[in-house]
Amino acid sequence: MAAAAAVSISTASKALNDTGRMGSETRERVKRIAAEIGYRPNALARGLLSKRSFTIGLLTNDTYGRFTLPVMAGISDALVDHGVSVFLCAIEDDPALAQIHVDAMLDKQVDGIIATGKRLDRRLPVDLSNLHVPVVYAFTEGTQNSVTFRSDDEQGARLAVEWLVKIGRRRIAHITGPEDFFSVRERAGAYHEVAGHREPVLYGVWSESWGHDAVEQLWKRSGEKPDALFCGNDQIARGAVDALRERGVKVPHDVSVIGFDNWEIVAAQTRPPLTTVDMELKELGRQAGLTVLALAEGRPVEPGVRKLPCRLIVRQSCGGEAPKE
Amino acid sequence: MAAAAAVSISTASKALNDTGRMGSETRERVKRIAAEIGYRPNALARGLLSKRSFTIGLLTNDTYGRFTLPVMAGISDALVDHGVSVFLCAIEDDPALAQIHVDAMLDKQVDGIIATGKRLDRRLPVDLSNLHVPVVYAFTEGTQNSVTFRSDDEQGARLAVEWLVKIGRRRIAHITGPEDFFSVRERAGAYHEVAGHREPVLYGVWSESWGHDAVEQLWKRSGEKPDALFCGNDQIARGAVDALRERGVKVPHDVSVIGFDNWEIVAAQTRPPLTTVDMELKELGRQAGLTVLALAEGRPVEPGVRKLPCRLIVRQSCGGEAPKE
DNA sequence: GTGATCTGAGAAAAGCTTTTACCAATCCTT
DNA sequence: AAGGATTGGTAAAAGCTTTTCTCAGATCAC
Repeated sequence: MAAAAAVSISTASKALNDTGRMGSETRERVKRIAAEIGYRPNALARGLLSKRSFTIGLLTNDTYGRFTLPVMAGISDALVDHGVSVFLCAIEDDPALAQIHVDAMLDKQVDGIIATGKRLDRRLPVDLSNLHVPVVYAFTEGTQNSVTFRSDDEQGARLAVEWLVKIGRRRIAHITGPEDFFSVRERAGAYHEVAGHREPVLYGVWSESWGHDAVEQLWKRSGEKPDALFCGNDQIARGAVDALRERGVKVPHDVSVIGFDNWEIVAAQTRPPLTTVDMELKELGRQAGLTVLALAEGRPVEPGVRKLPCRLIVRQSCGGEAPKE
Repeated sequence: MAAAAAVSISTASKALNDTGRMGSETRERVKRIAAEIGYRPNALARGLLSKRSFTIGLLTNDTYGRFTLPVMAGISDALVDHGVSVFLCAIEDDPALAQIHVDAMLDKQVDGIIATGKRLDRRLPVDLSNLHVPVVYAFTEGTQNSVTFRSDDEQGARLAVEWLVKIGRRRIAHITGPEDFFSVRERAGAYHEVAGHREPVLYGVWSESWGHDAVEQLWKRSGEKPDALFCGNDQIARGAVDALRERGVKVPHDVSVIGFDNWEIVAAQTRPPLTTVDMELKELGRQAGLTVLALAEGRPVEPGVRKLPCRLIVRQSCGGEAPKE
């Protein structure tokens, strides 16, 4: 303890926290000695008294980390300056495991919990609605009167389709995931709104092979072929690009392809690299982190769903403009 | 506090911890009431006394989470039963950020730290060698006298090449990453040992396009073509498979291709799905977690580097046998 | 010079749990 | 039936900070 090295005990605390009254030379001396011996206060003892642990929990059921990692990065980025550390708890859609993790976090007096997932329209398999710590939902369905952050998929889809229209495409098809996904319906809705109903929406699964198959279907039909594909995610887009290449259709010359997610490992490695919609998950995480912190500090936060805008990442799969990155 | 609801205060503690002596009916009653009111002891107070926070830190510089996530899953899996929670700290090769995270974790009295990275032969940009908490290294270079867990890349490579030999391939080429990676040299060494020196090793980068280019190079040469490709990772393998398809070379009929990493998103989505080497990172994380726990509890652990065996995941890109999964 | 005001610093309490020490009241032994 | 052992339970200390209270000495006013 710094007190031993220097002079007293409660004086040390006051000196280091710039609180209480004391001679400035005493304060300086204590600070100097504390720095010399590398004294750092025990956060457990501090937390015991202040009721603040400077710790939050991130609960996720996204095994692959596709969505969780960017969100986590944003949270950490926003909170590290405030001295907050983050418990990461991966629950595999297992209610019992989830409960264990939640209990462990509560025991450790987390200041708040952020729940995140891989789907906007599904809940985590654990009830967080009556905890005595604040809970913020990010990229997963929240409860009544909670704060929820999500991407604005409708706006993102509109961004994509408007871009295709802007670069002169007219026969835009939409190949996407399972229709029971809320975000699929939202994106499809925006697609219809902007592109009209000249081309069908092909619902399937979130895989490359579906993208591949969907292109086969489209090109086997008689009549004019699409001159653009708006795909529900980057994997589908990649499968579609591959199928087009195999058919000798040039991307982006003959057909523009646009994806969704900006999953670098898929989007950037596709040939040509995919123009795609980024859901700005890191920013989403940042805002979720700041919000849970605000709630933990008792600052008022209006409940409700906050939609964060998506951003179009222009690469080479659409043509029409030089890539920005 | 449960004491208020029941009878005393220290009695409650002893009742709940099955310690001390007391009437069995008193013990039961306290337990029952504690359960009824949902009492859970404050881990901060407990930790303050016991010097155990039941908390560890995971430090990583792997932004994509390709390696960190499986390791994290293994750690969490192994430690959740012991009531241990994990702080995840993503440091972006930024020494200052790393130090902030380490300090924050030490302040919070973590019982230990696991350092992990994306490369076996690189250190994290922060010195963890003289901390007063145990440190275990997993999939990153450790310090003298530390405990380090890593994959046995040599064994993994041998597994792959031996498999190719077993299914009758003889002209096996090796397309891999940058030669300055230790694991690249190890894998190439094992490749030479098993396959001899009949085909060249092509060093490049860790991307699909390099796999694609390497196949171009190989097939443009005069003379016999390889009948098998052992690739340094799944992305290279995927690029290679794509290039072969474009050339009309049948995989696996004409050429067997084998990858490394078992990165599901790449390996399983390739057509045909890739046979590949899995580094068992989850098991690696599990062992690292148990080891740091042992050290935290003062149990002796022999320092040194532990190589964990890799496992061959058989899919369709090699032929020769029905896939196991 | 004396009472009032300040100032600097230490003492003590609180926060929650576990552990050790302790004290009554039983129980046993002979 | 009395002394010792056992039992059931409480009181208190410790772990580390922060905060509030207190107090001795110095300063100031008149």
